[in-house]
Amino acid sequence: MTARLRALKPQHETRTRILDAAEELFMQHGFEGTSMRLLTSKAGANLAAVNYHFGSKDALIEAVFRRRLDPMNAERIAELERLEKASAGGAPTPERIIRAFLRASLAMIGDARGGGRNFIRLLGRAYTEPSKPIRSLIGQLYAPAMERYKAAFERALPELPREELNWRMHFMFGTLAYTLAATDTVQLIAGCKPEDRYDAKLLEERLAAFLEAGLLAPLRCGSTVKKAA
Amino acid sequence: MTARLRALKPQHETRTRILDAAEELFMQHGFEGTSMRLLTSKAGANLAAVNYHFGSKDALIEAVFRRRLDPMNAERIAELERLEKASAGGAPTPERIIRAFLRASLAMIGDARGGGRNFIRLLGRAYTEPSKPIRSLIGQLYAPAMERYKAAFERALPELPREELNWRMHFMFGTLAYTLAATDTVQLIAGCKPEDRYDAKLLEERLAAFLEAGLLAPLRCGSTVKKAA
DNA sequence: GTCTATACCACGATAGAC
DNA sequence: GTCTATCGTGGTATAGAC
Repeated sequence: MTARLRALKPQHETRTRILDAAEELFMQHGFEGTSMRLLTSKAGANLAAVNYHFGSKDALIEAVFRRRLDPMNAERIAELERLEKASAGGAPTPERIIRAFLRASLAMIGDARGGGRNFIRLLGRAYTEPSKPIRSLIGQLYAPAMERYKAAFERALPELPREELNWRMHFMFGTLAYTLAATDTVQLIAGCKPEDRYDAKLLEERLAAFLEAGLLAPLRCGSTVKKAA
Repeated sequence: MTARLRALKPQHETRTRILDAAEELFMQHGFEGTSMRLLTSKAGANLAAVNYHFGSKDALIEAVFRRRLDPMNAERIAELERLEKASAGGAPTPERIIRAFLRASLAMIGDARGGGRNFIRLLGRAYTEPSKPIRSLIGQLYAPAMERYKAAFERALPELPREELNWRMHFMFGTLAYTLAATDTVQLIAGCKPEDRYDAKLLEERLAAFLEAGLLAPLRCGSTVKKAA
């Protein structure tokens, strides 16, 4: 089989089976908590297959994130560009920018069968991973989309000091990450109905309202951040 | 030595040394990533000491959380009760309730030498832990304080539907947890100055402004949540 | 009671036969 | 690509020293 033909074939079957199994098990037991023996047996592959296909457990982890996160962020950027074209010259409103960013995550949360929901929760956990390589990988994969959204917010909120915007983006990102990743820690106490958690439309409304308000919160000096037209 | 005399002595030295070492190493390498061999050698104790004093690694993890979280939540409840007494009959404002809740976390963030800052970051990570026992432990330790604060918010915001309040408390909690736990993932991109991150007073202002705005965000139906007197 | 030495089995990684 | 053997290291249990 030539290299060209092989490239046209769907990714090697075992490779994808391993990725699928890894995604699920990493969510259930964490990275360190998932043994390669369990993983490969779930994927119907040999113990040594991971090492053959990915090189190491760490490289497998990276592949799991890249497979979903790269297209996800490309989508986010496309969504933002669509928005900017539509508002012809003027800057899109903060609310629209927020919603554009949320959309990709929420679409994934809705995809339970394809494993998207599982991945989103895995992703949310990755931001606070102890492993430095994993965190910087995530940061690196997010960087291009992040830059674009930061620039969009700067245009939409020219009067908000840059440093304040940095913090508020940090807060917004945290809210999103935690909301999607946290399963039951505080949820049980707060009494959220589990079935609501995956209603993407409702969640978008709730998150967008909260985040927009936080982003536009009055500054301590008394002045209020003005909404862009 | 009688049981009474022993109770008066400071906790066994090795026990505390193990707790201190565990707190630091769990933060640096995660729970699964921290080997008992490294941990005990850092604590200057024998490998078997953990098993003797705590019973297992999981039990050690629990002890690490209990040592800090129990007094922390007691402080939170005391702060809220002080606030409710001070407002004599009327409900405290949402802003004051938020600040009362934040205070304990921010005080710990300020305590770098005593290991408090380290613990807060460890705590923030625990909410998204894969291990179910750890998550439910955290939930359980938080529950009493959470109930009290939820009741306080309900009194302060009688017109906000209960379900909406649940979600907004969830969002608020997420923002706090993530802000304190995430070190550099998105931070590098967002460009926060590291030295600012531990200025407790500044952080309280920023967090309180963001969270209060989010909590009081207008509902989708158009009505705005009214601030309590 | 407090702590140590040591033995036990499971894990991740790898090399080499097939 | 797969399989097996093997190595160093992990958490845990226990017997016995102090």
